[in-house]
Amino acid sequence: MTIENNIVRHIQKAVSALYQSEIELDSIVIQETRKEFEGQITVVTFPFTRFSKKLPEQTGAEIGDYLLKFIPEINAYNVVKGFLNLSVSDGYWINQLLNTVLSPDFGHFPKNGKKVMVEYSSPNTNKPLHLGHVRNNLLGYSVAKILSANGFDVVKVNLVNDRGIHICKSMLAWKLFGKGETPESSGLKGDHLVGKYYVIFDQEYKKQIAELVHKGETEENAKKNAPIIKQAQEMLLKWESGDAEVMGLWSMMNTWVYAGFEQTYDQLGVDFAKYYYESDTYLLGKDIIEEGLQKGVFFKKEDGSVWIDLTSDGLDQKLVLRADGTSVYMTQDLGTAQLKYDDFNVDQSIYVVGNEQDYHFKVLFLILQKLGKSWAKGLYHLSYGMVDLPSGKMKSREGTVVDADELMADMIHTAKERTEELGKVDGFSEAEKADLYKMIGLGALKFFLLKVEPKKRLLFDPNESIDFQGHTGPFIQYTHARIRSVLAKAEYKERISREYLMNLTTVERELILNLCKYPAIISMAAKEYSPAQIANYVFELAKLFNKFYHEESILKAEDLAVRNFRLDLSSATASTIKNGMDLLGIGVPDRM
RNA sequence: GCGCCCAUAGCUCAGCUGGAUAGAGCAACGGUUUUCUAAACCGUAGGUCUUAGGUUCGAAUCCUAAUGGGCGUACCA
Repeated sequence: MTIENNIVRHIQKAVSALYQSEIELDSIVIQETRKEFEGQITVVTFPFTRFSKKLPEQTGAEIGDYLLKFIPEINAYNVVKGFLNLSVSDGYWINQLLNTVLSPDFGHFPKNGKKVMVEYSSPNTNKPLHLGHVRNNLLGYSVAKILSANGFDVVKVNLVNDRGIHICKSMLAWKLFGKGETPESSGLKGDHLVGKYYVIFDQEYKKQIAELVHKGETEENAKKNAPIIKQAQEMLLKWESGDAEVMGLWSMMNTWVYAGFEQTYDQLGVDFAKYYYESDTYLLGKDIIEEGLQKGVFFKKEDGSVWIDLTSDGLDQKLVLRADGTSVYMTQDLGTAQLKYDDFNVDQSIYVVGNEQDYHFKVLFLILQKLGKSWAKGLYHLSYGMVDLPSGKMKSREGTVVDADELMADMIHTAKERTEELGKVDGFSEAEKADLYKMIGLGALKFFLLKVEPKKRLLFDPNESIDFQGHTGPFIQYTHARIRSVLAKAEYKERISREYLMNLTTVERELILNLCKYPAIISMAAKEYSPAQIANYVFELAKLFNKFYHEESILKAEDLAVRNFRLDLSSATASTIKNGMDLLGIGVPDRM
């Protein structure tokens, strides 16, 4: 039992003994003591005054006396207005460090027997990945790691949107203007090559619209009747009918794209247990439509289209099947949800998808509930904000995107320059240098994206490079390297100090307190699906260590016992940083 | 029009289920290295938490409205 739980229980008893009143455990508020006051744990005593019928100060003192008497670890208290500040003995904190924080399974929760699926990335195959996808990928990967650390069995899946009009646009433009260009012939990465023709299509399309408008067509008609869009639509129909030539072109270009994506995923460090392809799933869901009609959840209009009426839930009427019997997005998502459940039998399923689709998922989940799917309550849309440029939203068609591959390469290059300037790679082999630059460059990028709450939108200014100092990945990586360097000098292997009585300095105590918070942070991060919780925690921890490092000497501590203790404290900090960063998908070096 | 989300220092962001004088980083200014890595540390300055009501012993946090910004509201995905 943690000291906090112990305190809460004793407060309950204290209120009962002192004021003959019963109080709920939940209503007892405990928090960290603010730096300017003495103590580590603070009890808010305002709520107890209605039982004590006394002033907050007096109530606090009475409860303080009670706790002092019954909890041996508490050795002092002070009262400031309605706040009871408790001082816990240094012996307790030292014991926590040695027996809890330094234990091998610290921060790892036992298996909870639950299975969760995380669907993320989910790219379209008509263009390369950009910064928005990077945020998605990092979020999905990190959330999967966090859930796993919390004891879940995690299945990562990628639902690839490999069909549809947008892919046909790239295909058509390549066919018309590509002159047989291939990744091999041009040296272009496959996804970039296909993306190039997506842009070309759009340029040509706009040109044709302009011509038609010039000839007197309305804008709306021009958009509908431009020859190139008609051709793309025809191509889509041919694809759907299985036309051999179109299918051949489609699979060739998709193969290029997949090779490109693999490279990007690999560089980013993300992976998947299974890929789903929309070309396999887009016809699914029709049986669910039938099921819904029979259950009376859906209704059919005169023209044959199928709808659900969600007005009683404060939403609209929503189409689930077209009049011609073909699928819409919702149809296939209903089918795919069922497929994913049938495949893996998961307890929870998380969709990492941008907030522009909030409404879609609200409706999707509601429909599945109305259909009585037992697993519907385990569905969750991890909605995240768009990545904006100073100029506004990124648009692939208009080329105003921050390309994922380029950005990663830039970051690694900057890391190289920085590191060389600082002269920190003496004695590194070329391979070690390359690894280090990648670790730092991507560490900066990943931390930059993950430190922000997923829900919030994120501003990226390509003209201002991502920082390597301050609230950044490299700051934390540096702290880790610093610790490892000290430990290496001491030839530290494993826990070396014993339990003994000593007085902690303020920073030491703060550091231990911070380390003790780690498991709670991990579980909160899982509950909120928020890597940002971990990012900000690890930053605090690193900052605190640097303060400690600056104020106290580790290797040259006056007393051997103190030296050993500080080595243990440093080691515990290093592992916690490493583990926390690992949950973000960020590596930490031993030297930098 | 209707619905959802966001608004905290010049900039980028924290702030747990309501709790003490709202915190970091960057940028600015000043200081710290013969001592374990200065990608660091310390200090100064910077705030009517968008606004107005309400609930409460207590509100950046909860409720209502307004303002500003984003997104959605397709027989697109």
